[in-house]
Amino acid sequence: MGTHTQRRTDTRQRIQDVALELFAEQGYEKTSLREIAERLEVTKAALYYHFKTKEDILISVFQDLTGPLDELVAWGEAQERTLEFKKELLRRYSEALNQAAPLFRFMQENQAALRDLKIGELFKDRVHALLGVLKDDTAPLPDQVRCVSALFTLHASMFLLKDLDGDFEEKRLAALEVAVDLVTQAHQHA
Amino acid sequence: MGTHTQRRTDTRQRIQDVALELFAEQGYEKTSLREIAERLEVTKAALYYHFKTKEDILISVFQDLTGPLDELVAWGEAQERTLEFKKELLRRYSEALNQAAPLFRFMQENQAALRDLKIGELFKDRVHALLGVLKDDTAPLPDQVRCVSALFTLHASMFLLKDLDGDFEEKRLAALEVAVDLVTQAHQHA
Amino acid sequence: MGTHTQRRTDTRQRIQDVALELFAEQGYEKTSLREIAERLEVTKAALYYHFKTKEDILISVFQDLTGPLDELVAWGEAQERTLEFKKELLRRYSEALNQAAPLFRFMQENQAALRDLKIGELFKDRVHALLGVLKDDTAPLPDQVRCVSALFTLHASMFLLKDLDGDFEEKRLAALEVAVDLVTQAHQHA
Amino acid sequence: MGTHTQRRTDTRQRIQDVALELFAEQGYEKTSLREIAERLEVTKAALYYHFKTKEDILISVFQDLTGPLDELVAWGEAQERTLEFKKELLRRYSEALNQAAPLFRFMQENQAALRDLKIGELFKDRVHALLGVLKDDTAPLPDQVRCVSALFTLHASMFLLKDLDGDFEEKRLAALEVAVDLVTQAHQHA
DNA sequence: AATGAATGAGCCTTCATTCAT
DNA sequence: GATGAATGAAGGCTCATTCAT
Repeated sequence: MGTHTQRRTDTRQRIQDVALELFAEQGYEKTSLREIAERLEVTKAALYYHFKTKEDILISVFQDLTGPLDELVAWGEAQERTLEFKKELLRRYSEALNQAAPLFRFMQENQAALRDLKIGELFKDRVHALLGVLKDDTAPLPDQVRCVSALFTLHASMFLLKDLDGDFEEKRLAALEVAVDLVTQAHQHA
Repeated sequence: MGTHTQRRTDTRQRIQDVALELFAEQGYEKTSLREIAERLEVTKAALYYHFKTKEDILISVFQDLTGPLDELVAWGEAQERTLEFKKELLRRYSEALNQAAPLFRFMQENQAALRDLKIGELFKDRVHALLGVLKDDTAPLPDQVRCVSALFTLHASMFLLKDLDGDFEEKRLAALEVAVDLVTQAHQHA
Repeated sequence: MGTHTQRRTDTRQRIQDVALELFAEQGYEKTSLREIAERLEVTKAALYYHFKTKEDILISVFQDLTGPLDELVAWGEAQERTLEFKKELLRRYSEALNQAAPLFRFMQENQAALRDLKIGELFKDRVHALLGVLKDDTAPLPDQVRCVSALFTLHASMFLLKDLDGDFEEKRLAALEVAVDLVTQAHQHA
Repeated sequence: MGTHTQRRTDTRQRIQDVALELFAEQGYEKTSLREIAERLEVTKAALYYHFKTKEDILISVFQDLTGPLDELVAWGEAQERTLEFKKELLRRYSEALNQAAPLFRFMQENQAALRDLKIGELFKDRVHALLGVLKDDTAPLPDQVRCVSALFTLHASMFLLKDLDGDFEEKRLAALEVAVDLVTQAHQHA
């Protein structure tokens, strides 16, 4: 069983993995296709058999890892904006982030490089949709900021708290707690 | 007198200005010296009269704009960690950021690119020092996260709140309010 | 019977057709096997089942379409060089060209590319043989030029008179008339 | 004297010379910048100091060598279309071609490659302008063809008569004679 | 204080071709 | 009769940097 599917080599997947790893480590611009190819012990041309351009590699990774997030947004937009719901949204978002941590770390750290890589928009769009669900455009500015901050706190927990003591999961939960708190405050002022 | 000295710094300063502008706009890697030179209507070689390398331009900008921050850190480290002091620190930090907004926007968006540019460290060091002053290593994790969040909220206010209504200064103050709040909570739990 | 043989040549023939079309349209060098394969909705590798190299595709097209011309040359060389014969030769040549117009257009426009593609010689050889039949090596230079011109006028009529009014066949006949005229003059001076 | 102008090296000119030589010899597509650079014993990058793209090299050569032709067209368009004038035009055209023989040989042999190299148009435009001066749109088709033929005969004399005996200048004049003849016939029928 | 000329390394991409299946 | 996967070579181009002037 499965032998048939096996026929297709896993090169495509391996390219995506290595690419994400290197992109996250060194940035998109500074990672050359030569590097990716060498790491995989194939030629650069092989990459082009599987992907049309360098950007395409990134896009494919993005699309593969971004599914859960899309679902989350879709789900969120259909819900009533109760406090309990918002908390749940943050919980799920934190988990989704956790799933694709390297990708999000990459997105966060390469905003400049992504600015004109169509994909930049895709990312921004998602975050915006999420924000739209959390915050109330008519609320006082500080409360709106709280919502943005909540989201960023979750992002940051993926890669910015290395210097704090404690293991990764502990820190993720701490960040979630803070985010929930921020959103709660924003919600209650309303 | 003075005209002579004035002349001397003129081009150098213009290089820094244009470089920062372009770096912030397009990212460090994607901005070429050719581009900078063209914008200034001088040759690339002229840049090398004033700076030893591309990175040097960035460093010089950083150092020029970062002075107030260094003073802030120095001042902060000498203070007693009362709540009032921490609030003041945030206030001053927000102002310092405001002064050199494009630089900080750049720093935030080019973390990947900066990773192996000695300067990356410089930036991290400053933020760390500041964090060291604000937070208590022995506090519960969520409270430590609150302090990190506070700082990031201030950073974010420099470039991430474009989509919110309200003018820049309003938003800066809102962010400051949220940051103060976060730090206050962290402080009071202690 | 026959259906089997039919099938066999099918793809091969289609490759030749598409290849000629693209070669004529964009030139030999600028037409890639990928392009040909895509147009046919097969893989590049399939082309290699039918032909050994890219050049082989061109050669095969050439040989398929060039038969009538070879016969013409053979016939011509056996004839006595009367004026009437020469006129007939031009008439037949014009028709032969007409039959394989895209090929000749291609040959005309890709001389440079063909120079080191063994096939270039084949083409030149044919034209030369024809010229040998038409012109007299001992005639005054201008008359020899007339014969060359006659041939080129026929070639040109295949693709260069687009800008003139009139339909294709009309123009072909006009070119034939001019060619006949040129050869007649050359002949009569002798 | 002259020492100052001498400062500017002649590299730019040498690039143009070598490029034209190679383009004419092997065709545009098949000539790589590496080849040009090697022949000149400079690096590829040096070519890019002097020209923005490969096509730019070709364009610059074209523009340098094409001046006399432009003047000819301009002059021609201002003249009355007497037979004597047309003869004179052909004479001058033949000389202009002679001046830039390799370029025209190149143009003739690389039509396919030039088709999408903006420059192709430039060339066609010139020939068309010339044709517009020579031929009468209302004349019988064969006479129009004669004018086209006349021009092509001159072109051909630049590179296609190698196989005929006689030296280059002799052949050029023979071709001119034939061209004059063709145009004369066309003119007199009117 | 700045330029003109050039370099060496490297980049992304495309190509014709091969071969096991 | 054709495909999927891959290769080696090369192509055009850009970049940070150097240095004599």
